[in-house]
Amino acid sequence: MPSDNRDKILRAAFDVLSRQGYENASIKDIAEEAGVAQGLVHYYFKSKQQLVLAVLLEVCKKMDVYTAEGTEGTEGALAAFENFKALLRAHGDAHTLYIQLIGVGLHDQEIGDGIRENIRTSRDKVEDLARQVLAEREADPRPARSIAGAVQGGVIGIMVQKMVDPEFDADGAVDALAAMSLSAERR
Amino acid sequence: MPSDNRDKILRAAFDVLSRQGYENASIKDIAEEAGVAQGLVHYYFKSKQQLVLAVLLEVCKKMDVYTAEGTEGTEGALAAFENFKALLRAHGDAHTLYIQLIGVGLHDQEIGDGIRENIRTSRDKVEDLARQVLAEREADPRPARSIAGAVQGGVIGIMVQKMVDPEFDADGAVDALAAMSLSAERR
Amino acid sequence: MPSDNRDKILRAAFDVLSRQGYENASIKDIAEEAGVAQGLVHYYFKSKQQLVLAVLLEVCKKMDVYTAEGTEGTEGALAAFENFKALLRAHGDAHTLYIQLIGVGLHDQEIGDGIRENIRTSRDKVEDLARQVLAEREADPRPARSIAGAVQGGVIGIMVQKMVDPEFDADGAVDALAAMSLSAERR
Amino acid sequence: MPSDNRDKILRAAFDVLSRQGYENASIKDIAEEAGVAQGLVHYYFKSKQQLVLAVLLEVCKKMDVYTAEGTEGTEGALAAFENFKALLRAHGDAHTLYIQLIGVGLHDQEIGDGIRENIRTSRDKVEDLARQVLAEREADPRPARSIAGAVQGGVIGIMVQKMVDPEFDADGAVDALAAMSLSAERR
DNA sequence: TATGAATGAGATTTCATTCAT
DNA sequence: AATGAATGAAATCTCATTCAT
Repeated sequence: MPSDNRDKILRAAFDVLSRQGYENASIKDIAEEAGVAQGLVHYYFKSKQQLVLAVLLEVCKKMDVYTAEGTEGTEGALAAFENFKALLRAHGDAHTLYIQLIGVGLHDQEIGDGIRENIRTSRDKVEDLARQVLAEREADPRPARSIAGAVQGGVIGIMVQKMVDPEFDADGAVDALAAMSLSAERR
Repeated sequence: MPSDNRDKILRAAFDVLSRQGYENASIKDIAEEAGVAQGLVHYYFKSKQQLVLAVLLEVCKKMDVYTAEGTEGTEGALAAFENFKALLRAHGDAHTLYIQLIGVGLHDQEIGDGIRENIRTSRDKVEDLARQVLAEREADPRPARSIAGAVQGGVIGIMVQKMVDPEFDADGAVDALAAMSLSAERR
Repeated sequence: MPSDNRDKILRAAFDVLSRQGYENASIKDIAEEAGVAQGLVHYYFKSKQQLVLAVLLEVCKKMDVYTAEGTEGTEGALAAFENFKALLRAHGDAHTLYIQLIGVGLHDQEIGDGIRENIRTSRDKVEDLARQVLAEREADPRPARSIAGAVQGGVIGIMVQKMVDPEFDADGAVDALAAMSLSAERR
Repeated sequence: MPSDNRDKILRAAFDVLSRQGYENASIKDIAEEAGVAQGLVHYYFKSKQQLVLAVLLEVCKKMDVYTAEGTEGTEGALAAFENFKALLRAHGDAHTLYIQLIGVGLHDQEIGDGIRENIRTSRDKVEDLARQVLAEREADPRPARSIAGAVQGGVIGIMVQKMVDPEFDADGAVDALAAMSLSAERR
């Protein structure tokens, strides 16, 4: 294995960052969690920023919802909403970190770039689905883009509410979002 | 005049926090921006946390959308969506800070409490509107709560997308959210 | 009453100093305990040092053991030892502070002067008693000074042990000191 | 060589603490005295308290009097008293610091623990000697504990007087303490 | 690759003291 | 006499980063 320790550091960084939060997570903490010397972290990652960036990529991978392959249109959309509900139950730590990094990215160019690209990519996938649904219904395809903005917003916002407030009924909100987004397109 | 400087500090804290971001904003920066001695900041605010908390309260005030008095039901909902679009154009700095503080609040009890309460209060107002709309249409009022979760999610998520990505068409997304939320209730 | 507040401050200073310790006691704490404005402390006492000095004088007054008037010689000595036992039971707070100030006085000229004078005065009184006891017994009066040094040492050291270690049997130690000091002089 | 600098810091801390006093000795001063960066002090010692604690242990080692091996009973006691006189002449700086730390320990749990343990250990050794002396003389061994309290008190108190007052005749006081403690046991 | 000692800058916080009122 | 706002220096501690080995 060429970089056993690199992975250990990456995993440890994810754990420490999501557990302690971005501004309370030090390189020292991460190195300790990984069981390696502090210096090694900077050997694999030029700076803390680069490390966080690498973690962000991992997090984004864990959060892809729209890859229910083999499904399309309304069916695909419903599958995606189901995926999202499952995700919310499973990857609380990843979401916690993701939301933090959104905040950090607002003042950190590189992290901001990463977040922006991830959100755009997701939104594009939503737009595709919307377009398929509209096509199914032979409706005007032009609102697809705006609808994608609203639905992607709902997804992000539901995630936020769930992380901020453990009592929030995320499943109900996702179902409502599904219902309203699929009914809206029926014109 | 009582607490002239207290206000100056509060305003400076808002400016510096939204401009530089939570973890790059030092008490020193804030004191300089306010034009007072560093010690004075701690004279008025026991800790950085307390100062940020006070700023958060101000930010939350600036962000209330649902007080279009005199309007109710569908009309009220539409007014609220219009308010939100106006808000997005006007208070970018407040939103930037708000989103950051959501992230911070995930690992800071007190800030987390503030954010949570704000989100809950907003969502309750959305729920009221939803209930009014459903009543207008003589529809089942039970989904109001879930709808509120989805719509409030949309609001937050659209704000996030707008802050993360200046090119994002927030107005379009809000309109789509309005359309789908108001159509969804027509059963 | 010409200086009601001055006394309040003095008492508050004693309370805060003995409760929190010299280096954790701030002027602010003292002013709050006294219920006056911070500035007033410096109106009555030029500096923190001067305030502590004034407190030290009060403490020293509370700690005088050798004024069992009307008694002399062996009888007076025994009375003084009894007084000391009573003192140890009653004025724990004063002793706590006194011991701290001994330490502080090692690097603070003025407080050091105060402590030194207090210890010398006490030792002189012990020496007088020792001289009386030796005279009673028609013994050589020359060791009186050295005996005073040893007995005064015992007194201080027993106080220290008692304050440091609540389980220390101070009464037993005082009795032993009394016995050995009074037997030593019988030659 | 391992922890070369750790020792330098420890020595520097002792020097600065005993020279300037606990509350005037800053980490910065200590680092400068040691010729290392300020951060290194916290690298080796988690906090100022921990550093002082480590210094205290060193000081306590320097102050052990009762290890005149090979001697016992009256002879051992006399040897210990002689040791103490020598110590008073040699290690003024250690005693200065020790007395300060007694004061500090009254409001600092950990330092207090260190001081308390040291005093108890010393007193136990005195008690052993006292018991030996009483056994030699076939006297009642029960007062040994109280005698130890008084003698240990004398030792501490003489040290205090010596540090507070350079003119104090410590040798005379020790001799008197020796005389009275050894005569007291003859019943 | 890997270690961990070392650095130096900077952050928060505390505090005695001063001063205008 | 009394207030409490204001100052500025200093203290402790944290941390990303570097570097010799």
